[in-house]
Amino acid sequence: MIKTNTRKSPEHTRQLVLSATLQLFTEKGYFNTSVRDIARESQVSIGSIYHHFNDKEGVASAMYNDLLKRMSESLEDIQRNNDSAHERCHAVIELLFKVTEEEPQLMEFMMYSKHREFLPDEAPICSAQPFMLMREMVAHGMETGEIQNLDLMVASSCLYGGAIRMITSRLDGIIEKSLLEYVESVWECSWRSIAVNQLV
Amino acid sequence: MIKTNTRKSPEHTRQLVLSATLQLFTEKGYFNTSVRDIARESQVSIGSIYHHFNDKEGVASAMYNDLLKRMSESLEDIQRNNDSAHERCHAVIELLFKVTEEEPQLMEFMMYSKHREFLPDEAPICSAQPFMLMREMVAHGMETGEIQNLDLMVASSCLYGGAIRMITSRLDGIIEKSLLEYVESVWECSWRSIAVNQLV
DNA sequence: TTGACTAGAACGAGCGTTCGTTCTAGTATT
DNA sequence: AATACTAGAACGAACGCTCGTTCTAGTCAA
Repeated sequence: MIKTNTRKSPEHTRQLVLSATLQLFTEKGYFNTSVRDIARESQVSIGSIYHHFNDKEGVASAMYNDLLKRMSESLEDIQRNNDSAHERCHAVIELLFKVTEEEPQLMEFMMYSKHREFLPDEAPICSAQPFMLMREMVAHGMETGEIQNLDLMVASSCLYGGAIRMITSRLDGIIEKSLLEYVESVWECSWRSIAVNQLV
Repeated sequence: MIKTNTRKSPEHTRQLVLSATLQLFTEKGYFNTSVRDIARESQVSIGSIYHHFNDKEGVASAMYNDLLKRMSESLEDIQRNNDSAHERCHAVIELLFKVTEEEPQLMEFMMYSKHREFLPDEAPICSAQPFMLMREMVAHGMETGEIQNLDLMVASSCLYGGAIRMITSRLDGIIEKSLLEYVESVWECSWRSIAVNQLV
């Protein structure tokens, strides 16, 4: 045996694998990444990977759920710390932009990866919890009278759609400056699109 | 030899292959579709496929460019037949919704398929011609004073973002009714988000 | 007859996965 | 303190299979 991963903890190994996997999947995609690639990049042996996750799909699935969970936690924080829909939704867009800048790979995976091609049993991303929380905030805004009484899908698509489009453009390299510089102007447009008319 | 594809024309064969491919790619994705699958579905032999397209990527590439071209032509029609940015952009959203309803597979492929995973040399979709035409319409609206003087990316993201989000939701099965029923309400929100203030 | 086209068997590379084994850290026994 | 034992983490060669692609033989229209 040439070298041995001096054992730390199962959790440590899992994290090694997951972070290498995120890196590789966002770089080359699921199908262009082999388990061997993951083993090489994470310095964890193939056998170990199969020991911790059952198969390649298990790795993808674990990673995906990790990311969704982290995202949901952030959104719940926002919900706790803000009362009005106006503040909450603004904070959401700021969060999404910040994550895009700080962890573009994470964002790319969540946005782009059409995970259903390799995780066919997962729900589509927009019925996943983070997006449901985002819609919930919009619904709350309708109740408090901040937001026009529209179809919920229409309202949340219009409110978040602009920001999401900015994110994908940024990830595709079409936008060169940091998204954080655009928060306020995107927010003004997005909010105006569905807010009840105030004095203009 | 058991049977022979009664020979029609090279163009006919190409179309058989491309339409089967669109079907398969949107159904199962590029990587879950083998050349054998395409041959079976299109009733064109493997040899023929390789004769007409050089390789699997060639099939994908031909199809992708076909779709972009058709989309561009529709957008140019819109540009020709409408003068104001207001009319043009409204027509664009209506077009996108209509295509989504009539040819969801086409839309799904263009929207979702992260084509860069298998067409790494193509530009990202949002710098492809259709999206450039869409941005051009927005720029035109700024010149005529219909649209606020915003950063071009911000303005077009906000104008089209809501509609695009509706499309992906529809494709994911989150929206059950035809998008055509939402055209006007989405349009009102989208346009309000970036139009210069008129009397409210 | 020629050359574009069709056909599908054959090929080899690379894949996900398995499995027999080794290694390590911790526990129980003395 | 020394030893024996155990659970499970780590290892990677090997397997079987599927894939994209090639190749040779055959077909048909001009």
